[in-house]
Amino acid sequence: MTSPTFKLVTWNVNSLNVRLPHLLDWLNANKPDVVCLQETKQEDAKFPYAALKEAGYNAAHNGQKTYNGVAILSPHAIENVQLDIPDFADEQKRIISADINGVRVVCAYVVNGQAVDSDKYQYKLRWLDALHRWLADELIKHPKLALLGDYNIAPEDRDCHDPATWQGQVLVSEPERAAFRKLLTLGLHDSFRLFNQDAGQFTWWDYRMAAFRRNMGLRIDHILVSDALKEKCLDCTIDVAPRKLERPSDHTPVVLELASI
DNA sequence: ATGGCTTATTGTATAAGA
Repeated sequence: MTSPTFKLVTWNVNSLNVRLPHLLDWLNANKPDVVCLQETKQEDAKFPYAALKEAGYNAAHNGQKTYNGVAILSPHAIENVQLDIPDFADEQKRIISADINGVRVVCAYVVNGQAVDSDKYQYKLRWLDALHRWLADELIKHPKLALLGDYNIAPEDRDCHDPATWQGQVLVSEPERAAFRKLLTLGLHDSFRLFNQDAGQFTWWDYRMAAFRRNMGLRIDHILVSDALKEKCLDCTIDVAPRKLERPSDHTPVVLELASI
């Protein structure tokens, strides 16, 4: 008999409308306690609350038409839901937070940035700065905090299949990596790297060029945990199984297992 | 060859993703 654990997941589903069957199958097979979704790409009115409830999951969603959209799912009570980053004017729906079993769960879809010479890249850096400033306060209020999401940053060269080709490009550029490291200085920890030091461990693969089959990917989806949660971490793994299905998301789930909290 | 594939859009080509 194993002791009960608390399982948190992040998954960019790249359209929840298309990926709902994969999500429901995955929930049934894995029974996670918290799931953070990114790129739901739908308005709240179209969010599949009923199908998720039937599968045993409560949900809170911060969505919009066509782009972005984030959600938190749990079989437990989802309390004190907050949308967006307070005091940061942003039309794009990229943040939702809630308390679940005493853990402050922050679900984030970080700006992609498109290209380092673009306005979208400047927006990405501003957005990451706003996230950092807000989380500094949140960590004081909520010592047990986890920041799960699609960061759109590969933190180190070992998180990139071809660092030479990617050098200086969006998703790996030094200012983005500096913004990631600045989050860590708040007392957050990259839970995957608590357990695995290997290169070639990826969470996203381009749909083109048979990139998944050739493992040409990036590790850009992360679960950061506060000091108080770090000591509870039992394992963090990337589940590549959903990426092998027909019509998959280009991202695959990252799973953090905590000792019972 | 700066492409390839996938998703959404009051579509039939374009924008965006990463």
